[in-house]
Amino acid sequence: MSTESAKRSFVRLPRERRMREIEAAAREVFSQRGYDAASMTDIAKLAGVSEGSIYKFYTNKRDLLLTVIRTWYQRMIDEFIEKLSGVEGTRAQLQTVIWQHLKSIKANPDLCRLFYSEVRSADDYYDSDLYRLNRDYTHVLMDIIQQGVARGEIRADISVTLVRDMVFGGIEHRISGFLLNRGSFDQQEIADQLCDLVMAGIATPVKSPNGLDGLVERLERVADRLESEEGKDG
Amino acid sequence: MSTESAKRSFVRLPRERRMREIEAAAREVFSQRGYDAASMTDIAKLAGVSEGSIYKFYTNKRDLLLTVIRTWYQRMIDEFIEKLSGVEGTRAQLQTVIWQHLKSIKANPDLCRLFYSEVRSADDYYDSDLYRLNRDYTHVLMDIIQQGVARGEIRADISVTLVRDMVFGGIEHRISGFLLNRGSFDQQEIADQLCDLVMAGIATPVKSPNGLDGLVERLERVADRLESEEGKDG
DNA sequence: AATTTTAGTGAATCAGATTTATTAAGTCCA
DNA sequence: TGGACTTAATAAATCTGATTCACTAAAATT
Repeated sequence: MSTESAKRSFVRLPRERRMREIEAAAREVFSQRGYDAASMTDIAKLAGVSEGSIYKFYTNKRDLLLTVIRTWYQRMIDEFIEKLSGVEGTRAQLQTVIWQHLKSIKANPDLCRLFYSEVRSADDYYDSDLYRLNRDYTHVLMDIIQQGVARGEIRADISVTLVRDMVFGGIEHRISGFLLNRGSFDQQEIADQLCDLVMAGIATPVKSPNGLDGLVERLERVADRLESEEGKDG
Repeated sequence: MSTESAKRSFVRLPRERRMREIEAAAREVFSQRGYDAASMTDIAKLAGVSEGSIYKFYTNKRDLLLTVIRTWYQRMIDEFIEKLSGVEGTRAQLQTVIWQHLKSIKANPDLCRLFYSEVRSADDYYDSDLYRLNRDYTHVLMDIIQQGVARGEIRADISVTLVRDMVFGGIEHRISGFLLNRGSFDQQEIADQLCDLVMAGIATPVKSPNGLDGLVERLERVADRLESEEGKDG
């Protein structure tokens, strides 16, 4: 009644800035509620913006989700590569990859769950940039195995992609309880066990345990002599 | 205009029968479209029933999905147990489990995807009967490993649950491409490779292949004698 | 200062799940 | 054999939440 038509006014921010604010709000709401339960109204409210505004920057709810996941994933990969530099030896590298992966999951279980349930299982995943990011990520592990093969530490007949699938798939299953809010997990223990199991499966078998090689050599020498002496005798 | 108030009539079926028809329609529509894209209208239409009717039997869309998955899963487990009976030896049993699991995936990729993306990642999964079914299912593998340990075929120091996670997680990752409609996969090859890799990782190290121990002992005795005779000679 | 561009709004629209009021088919006796 | 009752079945109404749209106003440009 007081102001017949009060001219509403608002703060106008540069595109990039506003986009980041909306993304941050979306990340928060998606993390707390999950994709379906999160409403655009919630996100708009938290971002301090009207619902319509979001559509000025993001084509739809899913686009917003993908943006959130993409940012997180990119940061994760950067840290991953950084932490891996300087680590030598197949076993230590494998251990680092697993440990680092577990750490990322522990740090952002909500985003992780979103990635697993909403992004990775969608039809359009294979054509998305997130798929490509994920390939880069897992390729790091495959390179490590391949180098191990080249150095003779790893059996040449194993399938590198199978190792990749068992490591990342194994981790995912192992921590699935944690992702569904069941307490925590022992990062170090899982990393150690998993690393041991995988290495036992893929490492080149030790040729001569307990100095078998030397033993064989010695015996062959002896046998040779024995045979030649027998020849003299008979 | 013709019939002022044409009395609509309909076929009335017994509860169980109608429920199965609706379930069958739901399975079809969910499989083809996925959960979100499937509409209750679609399902009702295919079941030859009005939308409201579905709610007489199922509390909501999700309940319907869970019913579909439950039926499929139960059948899968039954077949699984049946095929496993009579298989002896840890390696053969493991191979059978993996092979059978891959077969199930290949037979119903759509339901499989629904299970992965809509059921297993939901908050209420841990309290659902489907979780319990899944536990029964994976427990079969764990029992096999445990028996292997008891027979001395499997190292006693490995974590049985870790093996479970690596096998099922590994399989899931390996066939994820197939689930997203990328061609097919070689069931036999994957089963063999995975089985080899896991067995290499968990089998008890062979103490003496080909009776090597006895051989070594005998030859050492001989060598010792020979050397001591040399001592006499020289 | 006029013009153009683009951030921003909020009400309208639309889609799809769920509810509700109502109808009619089968069933069970008196 | 025809009410009384139960419950399958319906169709329309409701409700929720994403998306669209017509419009407003702050900057930027001329």
